[in-house]
Amino acid sequence: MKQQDINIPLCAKCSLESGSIFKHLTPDETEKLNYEKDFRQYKRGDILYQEGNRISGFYCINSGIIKVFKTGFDGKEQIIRFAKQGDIIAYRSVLSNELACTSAKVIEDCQVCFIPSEILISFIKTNPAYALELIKLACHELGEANSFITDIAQKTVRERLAEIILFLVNDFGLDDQNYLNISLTREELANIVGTATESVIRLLSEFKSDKLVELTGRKIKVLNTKALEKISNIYN
Amino acid sequence: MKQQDINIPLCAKCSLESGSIFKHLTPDETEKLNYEKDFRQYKRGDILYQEGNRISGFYCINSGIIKVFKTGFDGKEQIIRFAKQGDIIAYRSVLSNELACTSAKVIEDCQVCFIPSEILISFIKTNPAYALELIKLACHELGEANSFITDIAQKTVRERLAEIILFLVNDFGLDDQNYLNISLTREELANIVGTATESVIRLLSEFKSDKLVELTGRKIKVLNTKALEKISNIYN
DNA sequence: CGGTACGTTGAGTCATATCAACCATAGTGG
DNA sequence: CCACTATGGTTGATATGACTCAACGTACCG
Repeated sequence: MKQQDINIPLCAKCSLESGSIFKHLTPDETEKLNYEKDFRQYKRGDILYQEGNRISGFYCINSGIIKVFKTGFDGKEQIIRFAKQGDIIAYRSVLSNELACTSAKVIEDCQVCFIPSEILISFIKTNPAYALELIKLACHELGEANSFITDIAQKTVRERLAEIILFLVNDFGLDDQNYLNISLTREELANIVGTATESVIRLLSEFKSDKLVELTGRKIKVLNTKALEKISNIYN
Repeated sequence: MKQQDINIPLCAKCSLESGSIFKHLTPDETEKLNYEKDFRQYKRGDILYQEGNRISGFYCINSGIIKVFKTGFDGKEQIIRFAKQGDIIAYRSVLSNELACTSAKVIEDCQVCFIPSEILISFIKTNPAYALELIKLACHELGEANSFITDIAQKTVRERLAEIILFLVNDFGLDDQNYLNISLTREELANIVGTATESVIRLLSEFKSDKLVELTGRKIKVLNTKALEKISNIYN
């Protein structure tokens, strides 16, 4: 058994807690997963994998937050998504059998399990329910990507910033004082919205003047969700 | 037999010709597909399906060109992709079991086969190789979407227009006189690039002055691919 | 013949990027 | 302990890419 360390999460437990994509695995498969996986810990700033590399497996996030981003031709990051507990990353490259089209960097210290590609592929071949689950995941993400494309192409920076704040509220939630449960640098915010750092700063302080948010360093306190919704034009 | 009309394409033949995603189906499955499919013809401007609707199957394109787009909150279209011979559309909604996140409209008269969702799902359950093929397709498209997001977020309209022209060359090819094998209105071009129609017109005529293209109505003759590549900053 | 859709051009405006200076903070090394 | 440096945040001034609005031309169609 590889499972001496009490800190290493059990796949069975893990996949029950978060309604994960592993929920359709058989007990045997879950056991195999648990045996083959490689538990790893990373600190803020660490890089899990980098764009352009061939990837030998994917990562299942147990705790912490990771940003997944592409690097534009002038070196500017475009954040594609965040991954947190229960999410998997790098599966796209593994499944399409392509080089990584993104890089992944730790935003909040995290614990992840690395799972070799072969396992994933073998489960797909033996467990149709699981295959379907993966397909659903990819197709769902594809739908989100399409929305994002439309937003970036058509909305103003102001609208997008408001929208992104709401997305973050939705994904990471607010604490008991309405502070966003994720803290990002202004530059990172800019790299989600697709704008310049200075623009984010200016717009955030506008939002602050308008009593939509409060700002304490990197912490964002959300005061008026309705108004943000209105600004962001979410009709979808 | 449903296969009286000589014009209706046989799935077996069709899937051999274009290296389609059906290539991993067994002869039995192909036969079933052929039996269950519904052959349809559409003319320019026809709508195959619309955003927000529940979809009962997907479409396999036999001939013609279809644009797949999202409608922004102010009614402006954002073209997500084009589908031509061998491509399938609407599979995303079917597989993720979500409402359609896009609409599909005919650009060039087309012949398509409509295939009920159940068939697709049943093949996934019985044919792992086919499931894997579908996953690959979705994941590949996801990678393209990620690139597109980064482009729209970071590149100028000029760069994107040049890039889109090259994409179209790549997808649809040039005829013997170097004319692009797809003709789009200026508005449609704008709706791919994510800009205003007038901007496309101005930039196109700039490209024309710079001897990169020639314009004859909607037909675009590509004169200098290298220069377009340089403008578009394709390092990926 | 008028109507509708598309294409083109010009002029003015505005949102956003860019450039530059400056401050705050924290970590580092002598 | 302090100077040093790096990183991130903020603000102002300025430039400009791109959008909008408006007018007009063109072509096709019933």
